[in-house]
Amino acid sequence: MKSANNPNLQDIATAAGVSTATVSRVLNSPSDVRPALRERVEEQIRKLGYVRHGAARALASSKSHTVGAVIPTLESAIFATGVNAIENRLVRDHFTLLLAVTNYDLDHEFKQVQALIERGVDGMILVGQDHHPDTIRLLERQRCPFITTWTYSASSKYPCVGFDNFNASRMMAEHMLDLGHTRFAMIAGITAGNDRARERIDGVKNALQLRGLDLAQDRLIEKAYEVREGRDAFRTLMASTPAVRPTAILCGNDVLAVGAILEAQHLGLNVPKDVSIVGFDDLPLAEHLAPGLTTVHVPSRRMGETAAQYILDCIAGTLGESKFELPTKVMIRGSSAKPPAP
Amino acid sequence: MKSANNPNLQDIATAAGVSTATVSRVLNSPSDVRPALRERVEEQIRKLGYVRHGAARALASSKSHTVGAVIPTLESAIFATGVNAIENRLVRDHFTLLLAVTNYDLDHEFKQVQALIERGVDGMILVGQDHHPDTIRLLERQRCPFITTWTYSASSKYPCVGFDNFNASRMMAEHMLDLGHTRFAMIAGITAGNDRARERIDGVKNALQLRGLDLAQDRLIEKAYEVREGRDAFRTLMASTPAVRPTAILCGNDVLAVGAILEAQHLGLNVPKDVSIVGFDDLPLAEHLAPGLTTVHVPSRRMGETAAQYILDCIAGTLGESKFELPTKVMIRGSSAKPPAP
DNA sequence: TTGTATGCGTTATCAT
DNA sequence: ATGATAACGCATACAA
Repeated sequence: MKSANNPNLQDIATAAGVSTATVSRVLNSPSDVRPALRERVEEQIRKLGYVRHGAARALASSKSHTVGAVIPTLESAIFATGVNAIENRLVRDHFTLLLAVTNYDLDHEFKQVQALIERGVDGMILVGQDHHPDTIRLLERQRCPFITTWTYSASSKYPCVGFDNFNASRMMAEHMLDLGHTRFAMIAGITAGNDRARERIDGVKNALQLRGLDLAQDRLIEKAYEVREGRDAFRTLMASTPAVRPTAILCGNDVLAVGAILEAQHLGLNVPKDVSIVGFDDLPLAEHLAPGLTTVHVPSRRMGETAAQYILDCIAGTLGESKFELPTKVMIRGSSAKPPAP
Repeated sequence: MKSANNPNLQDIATAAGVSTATVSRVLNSPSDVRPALRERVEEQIRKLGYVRHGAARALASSKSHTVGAVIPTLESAIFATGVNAIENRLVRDHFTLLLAVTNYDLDHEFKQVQALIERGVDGMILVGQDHHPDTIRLLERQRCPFITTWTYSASSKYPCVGFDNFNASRMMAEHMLDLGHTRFAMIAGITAGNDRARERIDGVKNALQLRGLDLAQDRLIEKAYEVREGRDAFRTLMASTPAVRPTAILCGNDVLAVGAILEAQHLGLNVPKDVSIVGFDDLPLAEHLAPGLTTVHVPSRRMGETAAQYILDCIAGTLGESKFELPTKVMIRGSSAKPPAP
């Protein structure tokens, strides 16, 4: 049973004629051991094909060299990009990523966070500020460093890296108001358990209110993150007579916006002549569409990098800032223009 | 130092007036312990906020309840979807996913696999059949169950779930040949460290050869997985006079194909009247484009599910098949048609 | 610089 | 059904 298994520290120690402590040192602080010995040990490590036993290391040192990320879904390109960035940053420091998905369910998020904590992650990255109270309680009780992403507010109680969804969305709406639009509609993402989607809606409503306009109930449609859904919503919104239907369609994300643009094409409507359509996220595709999609650029990659960096800093004990506001920008492209003359 | 920390089995045992063994049992095989006792223990578990210590569990049981996935990148929607499916399947069995990214570098892949093994994963999911020999050697030496995805071949030496890229690509090319095309070009994905991209090229070449055609050197362009790259390649291919330029553009993936279609639009070319464009992957976007993108449907989700299921079966010791060929299908849509009359 | 010895929190074996 | 206890493989405080 033992001989069949993989070598452990003891085996290496014996083979090299040293103590386990020495082997441990050449593995973890090589400079502490005399070159001659070190080489002898390293040779045995190679020869016997030794691989570290993470569980034992974690148990003895209470460090797993592992970070958890809990995101709504990977089906969303922005989260996929963010996670990719997190992984790339972590691997540079020889940390490994544990990934869990919530499907926008805050109860499930709690379970996932608990599962990752049980796996011993040294830190955790979450999305948004909307969480089950137990989630935060658990994290704090376990003294597990964590940071929230994709949202930023100066008054946040937790470390966070992101941007102000409300404000960015408001600016997008203002851009459309400045172009002269007065009849607005919004195709928003699903708001349940999603503070980003909610804030984007609120931003639009706020901008309209300040100009004495509002978003009628039937001009706000919540749709799942799919091109098909964007198309359906757009068709619904365009069903009324040209004299009263919206001239500006604000979408909660680019996938819905792409759906809207494509449906416009299918309906024979000209964008932006007949109707302006804008999105949010700035997917790689956005700039290449014809017309180009006016949207809000979201720094997914930098958010991932920054979040990972912050957690690594926490773990290393080199703590600095704990709130990072990243810049967003309204990318003005061909899909938005002045409303058609009445 | 101890009091500040979280409770462990011993603490629960003491509080409930039982032994650690009993607590362990109510956690792992509740039916083995009398209901009265069980409840007393469970109450303390709740009250003290006990959370299991994964490292200690893994050390004692040599099971981490963890599976690793090593993929080229998450920036590719198909891999993101696949990983999402893997996670969804794993979580149902209370397994956690360790995710590592290779950036299409087989040396880096080896390091990532080693890192995951050191973290004690109970199984591993890889992409493609192209691997550093050490990668496979390590996996086998550690008796770590693994499966390769995204490719299938009956003669594969390893467990695999996927489809025959060569064949699917060949069928796509044959469809275009059947439509009457004779002047072909291909915008392929980068082939370095990517057997899928290579097989897709070979499939096209093979189909052409069988009809006495070939793919001239300057009609095969390798491009990175980006819309921009697809656009550039398409422009290059269309640079010759209409009389000799290709009438059928075969793309190694949908992202490149979307780039090609959009560039055609920008150039004022009609797809498919002036030129046919086809892709590979069947991204959600493909069917919604105007014209719809003719492409090969790839079952990313089912691949992820199947791979995860296979690994879970290995771990549970309930072994069945180890090779899974999944169906692909040529999705014929508006972007492909007969070549223009000469 | 190197070795010795202890403990990390579980699981699992063996008694009872 | 329950308890006592020996591993599990390593890091680390301490001794030399």
